[in-house]
Formats: sequence, C-alpha cells, structure tokens
Amino acid sequence: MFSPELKKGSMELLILSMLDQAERHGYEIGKLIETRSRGLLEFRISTLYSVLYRMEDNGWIRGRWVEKEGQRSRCYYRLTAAGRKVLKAQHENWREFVGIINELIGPSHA
Amino acid sequence: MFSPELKKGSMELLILSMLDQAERHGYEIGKLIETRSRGLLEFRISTLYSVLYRMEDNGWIRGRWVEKEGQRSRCYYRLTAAGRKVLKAQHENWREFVGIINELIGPSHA
DNA sequence: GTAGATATATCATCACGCGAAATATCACGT
DNA sequence: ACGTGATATTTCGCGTGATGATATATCTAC
Repeated sequence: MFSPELKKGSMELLILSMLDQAERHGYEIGKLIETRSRGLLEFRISTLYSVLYRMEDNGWIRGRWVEKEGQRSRCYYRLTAAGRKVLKAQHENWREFVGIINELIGPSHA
Repeated sequence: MFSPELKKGSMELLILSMLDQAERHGYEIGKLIETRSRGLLEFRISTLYSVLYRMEDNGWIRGRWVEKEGQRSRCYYRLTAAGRKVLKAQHENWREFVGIINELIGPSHA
C-alpha cells in the first residue's frame, strides 16, 4: 500500500503509542495496527519483533513473560519512564515533520 | 533534527514537488528545501543527487545541461509526464499515510 | 591568493525493514 | 485421529537507500 520507505520511521512511534494505552505483547500490537488502520498499514511481524527488541535494548520498553494455562507464553511489553519521554518527543517530532513536509509540497492540485 | 528514517520516503515527493513548479538543478533544490523549511529539514547533497539519478533512471524527470558564460555547468531537471503522475500518486499517498498514522497514534497529551 | 559559496559526481558503509523458515500451542471441523 | 489455520515468538540473510567522505571545478569577495 504505502512505499516501504514511508513506513520506516513511523514504526517506533506507532509501537510506543500502542504501549502507552496498555501492556501488550508483540503479536497483539501487529494485529492492532492492522485492524485499526483497516488493513492499510501492515508491518511484517518479523519487523515488529526486531523493533521491540531494539527498543527494549534502548530501555524504552520492558518485557514481562506471562505463562497462562492452555496458552503459549507471551511477552507483554510496557513503556518505561524513558520510553514515555521518547514517545512524547517522537510525537512532537512527527507533527512538526508532517507540518514542514506539507508546507513544502503544497496543496495537491487534483 | 528529524530521525533519518522519518526522512526516507519523503525525499522523492519533496523533489518532485520542487520540480513541479519550475525547472531546477540539484544544488538549487537542496538550498530550496533548506531555506523553505527554515533549516529544519536538511538532506545531504549526496543523497539529493543519488535520488535525482534514480528518478531520471525511472523516467520521472529529465535533465538538461546548461552552460552559461562564467558559470559552472548545471543540469536542470524537469518533470516528465510519468513524473507528474508519480507526483500526484505520491502526494495522495502521503496524505493518506499521515491520516492513518495520526489516527493510530492519537492526539498528543502534552 | 585564499577562503567560502556554488555545483556535480562517486563510492563504501550502515541501519533497518523484509522475506523465509523454524518452533510451539490452541481451536475447529471432519 | 488428523489436518488446517490462527495465535505467538525467534532468528538470519538480503536488499534498499540515506549518509559521509572525498574529489573536482568555477565564481565572488576580502
């Protein structure tokens, strides 16, 4: 749907936003992005996990393994204090970026 | 200023937009992006040229060498018919993409 | 005469999303 | 009992493309 390059850079912001609302596991985040965007935005599940691992290394999120009866083990991630700061910064960053690009490309002349 | 990943994917749209208004050469496009974004958005000049070459290979733009007295030779690029279509498509694509991301990340809670 | 802006070109490097494959459990239909 | 598909995580090689460094050349201004 969207150019692969366009999706890059929004991945972290997207994941951080998902985790701002609730503790979630990887697969859940993937499905959430897919359904909430009505199938228009779909990140590969492998990408999702690699970003999660990277963000955990960065100390933005922390995973917690949960084993429930009759369920495959899941790793639930939540934002750390640092992650919350990064989310805020990336959110503002995104808005400013979009503003500038929109300014530069002007209105579409359909 | 902005994450390098965020800039990826907006480069082509940006250049195509610049060339929609007038025939321009590479260095000029770079300066234009820099000044119009008040220095916030700055693409490497090397990146700019590599994107220009790629877009010319794709047939989206066409370069024309101009040699003026007392000036270094410049290559002026203009949009082709195909490039105009790509610009329109990428423009719509950008707007839709931004809409979806904004929907997913929600309003900032500053 | 040299420093800095203008202007283009090339190439190695690196980050990162992607595709593919492996592993494991549960639900459902037959 | 068996297969299929959804759920769930992991790993790794690949390809794309922005970046940084470097080279070259001309003009202006001090």
